[in-house]
Amino acid sequence: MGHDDRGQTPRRQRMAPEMRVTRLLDAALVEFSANGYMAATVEAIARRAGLSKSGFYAHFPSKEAVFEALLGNLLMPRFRNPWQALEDGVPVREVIDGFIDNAYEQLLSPTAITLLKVMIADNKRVAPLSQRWERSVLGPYLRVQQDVIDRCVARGLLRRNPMTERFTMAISPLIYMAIRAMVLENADPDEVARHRESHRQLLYLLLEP
Amino acid sequence: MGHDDRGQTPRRQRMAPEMRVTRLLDAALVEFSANGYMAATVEAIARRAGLSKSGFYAHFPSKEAVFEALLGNLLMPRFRNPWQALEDGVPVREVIDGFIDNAYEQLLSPTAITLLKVMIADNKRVAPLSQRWERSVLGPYLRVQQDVIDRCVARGLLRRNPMTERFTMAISPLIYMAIRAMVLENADPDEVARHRESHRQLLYLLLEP
Amino acid sequence: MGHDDRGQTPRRQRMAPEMRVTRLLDAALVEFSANGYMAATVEAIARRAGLSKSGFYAHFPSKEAVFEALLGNLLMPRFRNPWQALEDGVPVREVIDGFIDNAYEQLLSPTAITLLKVMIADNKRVAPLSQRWERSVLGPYLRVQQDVIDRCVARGLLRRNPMTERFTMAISPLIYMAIRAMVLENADPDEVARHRESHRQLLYLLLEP
Amino acid sequence: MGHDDRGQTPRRQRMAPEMRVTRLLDAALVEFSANGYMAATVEAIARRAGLSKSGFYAHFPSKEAVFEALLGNLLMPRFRNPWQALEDGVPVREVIDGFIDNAYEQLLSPTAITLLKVMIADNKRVAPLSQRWERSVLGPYLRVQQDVIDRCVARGLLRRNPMTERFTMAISPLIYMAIRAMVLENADPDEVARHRESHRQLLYLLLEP
DNA sequence: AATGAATGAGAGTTCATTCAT
DNA sequence: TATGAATGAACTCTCATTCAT
Repeated sequence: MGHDDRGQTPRRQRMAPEMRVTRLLDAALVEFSANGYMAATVEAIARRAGLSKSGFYAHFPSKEAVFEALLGNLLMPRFRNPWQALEDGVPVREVIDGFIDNAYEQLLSPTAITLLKVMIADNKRVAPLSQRWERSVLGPYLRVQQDVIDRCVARGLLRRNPMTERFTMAISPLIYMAIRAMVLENADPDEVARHRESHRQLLYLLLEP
Repeated sequence: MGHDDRGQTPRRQRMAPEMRVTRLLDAALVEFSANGYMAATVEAIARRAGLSKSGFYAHFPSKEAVFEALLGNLLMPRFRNPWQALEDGVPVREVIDGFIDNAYEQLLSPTAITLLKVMIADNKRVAPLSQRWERSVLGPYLRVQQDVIDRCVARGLLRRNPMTERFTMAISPLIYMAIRAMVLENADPDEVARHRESHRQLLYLLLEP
Repeated sequence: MGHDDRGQTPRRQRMAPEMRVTRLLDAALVEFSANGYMAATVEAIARRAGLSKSGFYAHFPSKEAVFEALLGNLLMPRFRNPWQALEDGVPVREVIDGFIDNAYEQLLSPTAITLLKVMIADNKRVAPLSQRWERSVLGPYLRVQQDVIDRCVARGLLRRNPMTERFTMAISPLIYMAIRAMVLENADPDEVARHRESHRQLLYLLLEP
Repeated sequence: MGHDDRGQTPRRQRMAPEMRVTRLLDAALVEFSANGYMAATVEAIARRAGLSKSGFYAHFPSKEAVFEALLGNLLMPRFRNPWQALEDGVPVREVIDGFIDNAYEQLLSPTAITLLKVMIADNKRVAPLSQRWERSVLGPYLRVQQDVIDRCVARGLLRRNPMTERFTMAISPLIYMAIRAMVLENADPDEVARHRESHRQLLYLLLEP
């Protein structure tokens, strides 16, 4: 009967599959991070990606599946290891500055905060993934970093003290801020900046030989 | 036929209301912390407290209500401020030891971990409560602590450095461990112990005048 | 341990059983009429009668049971048949006046309205009872009344016309008001009074020989 | 094993939305009228409309919503005002006949009976709607009707008497029957027919000049 | 006779998922 | 590929009813 097209309904939008998947993953990140896995609905994710609920199922077989895809993506980032530069003769202060700036930017980014939040909130579900991630990504990374630090200490490029002995200590003030951000949501940027400066100063104090 | 009756279901266990409420709160803590508010079911909470689903509603008017009761309870803890002892002449090492021991025990306790988890996972829901908590409990506590530290520094009882200047830095390694515990669930106790020792040493190094 | 008696809880009120039953029936009438059988709760009925929910069950075996007891009570009223007086020589106007006054008072009373409401609303449940009631109370009553009227017509005490031929017509304006009251709840009393006068005049007109 | 498959459950009957909504409204009318709002279940309504419980929610957001939609529909009928014809010279008897036939057919129709029942049974819920309906539909209609009657009386087309003075009296015998139908459910059609004839005769008697 | 704690059977509603188009 | 209608399972919450005291 030729119903006419003065469409108030947004016409079926065709789109390249990868594009769609990307949009769905983005949408999923937003929805999951808002209130965790359970509270996020397929409908909301789909709508946010400009799709109908059933459109979602054309790209992912289940809610669980987006979740895993999402985490798989997020947990695969390249960490940089700025301390290596020390061995190339870059002065300590400079390396510390680079480290602080990069780390705060990375870890306090919405994406990272969200990721952490999801890993904590939906622990049970994430557990296997995060175990794997810890074993194959974070753990090795930290070990490599510790090795570099140890070598630098041996060479007299860094001071020997409890912090260089167990270098994860060096990041912990940042973690503290991340938690604050997660729990309090609207962190005061000035507070963050001051904290960061203190952190930097502390590293100067403890690392410079 | 003839399965034995050694009552596996002791039907209708009556109980004093306070007792039940306590058990319900305990159960709720467990269930909420496992996967957050959404994933916890009233049925599960009730069963864990030895009650039927509807029995639950004899003690709390809604799921939301237990949640709030629970958080209200948990967020009302007495913090100790061990640094005050410094002004009474207790030696720094001793105070640090007390601080480290107490703090690790408190913050890595299942209850605290669970609380933090819930605050992160159910942020949206907890937000008002945790704002209030931050403003009226944690914030003041931290300020008082900083004041004490400042006085000690002024009197030469502690060293002046970025850590004493911004004393939250001093706890951050612990927070780091807490997060690890939340994300990785089954933390290696040895790892924790070693971390704690390094933390202690770091405080010795940075605080002793 | 002798918990003290500064009782804020209303102490267990003992009461003569019939008294209790009466109060429960009254309470039930109120609750049922508010929103029908389904919406009335045993708790509400009991509370209104100054009893706990379980106290209710000491007097009635079930919700259904109060309902039936209630209807049984209400459906057993003595109707008066004022027309009989005509045969004793009381003048028509006087009888009409008595009829109108009595009927309006009775049928527009809260109890009667409520009863009708319940009979309509909970039809399915009431059906058997109201069938019985119709067969053994209302029907015979109306037949007797019609007989009296017929005799009066034969004797020239009343006019012969469609209304005396089928005397239920004579009450129908009242029924109309009852319905209005049920549907509109807050009927304007003046409106009722005017309607009643018209009704009276109509009877004068149609009945006086 | 081997139960035959002559599909007694034609799973997943798809249907045009309007069609479904219509069927749902019909089903809702039946269910609500059987025992009122409270006793009607969404499941029953849905099943009667050939749908699963959750299918219902694809078309109405809540039980309340069907109820309102239903009433909105039912309360919007076109009343005819047959008396107007008198002014055009149609003879009184003819108009009365038309009125009686039409009114009995309309008001004693299952739909109307049901509607009235619901309005009485679920008074609380319907109140706002029926107030509005009374104010904007029924009230004006009755006023217009009374005006027409008054004009006819003035012109000598109808007699002046308590019935023409307050014309709602003229419908009340019908209301009486409606109530009977509601309370007694299975009315005897002969009884209705006889009542209707008496009603007609009464109008002849009282209206013809 | 009376209570409050406890229960089971639903009710309304939501949601991940499937199917027909 | 995309949709909207449809479904079943689960969830929160209510309520008539029972039981221990």
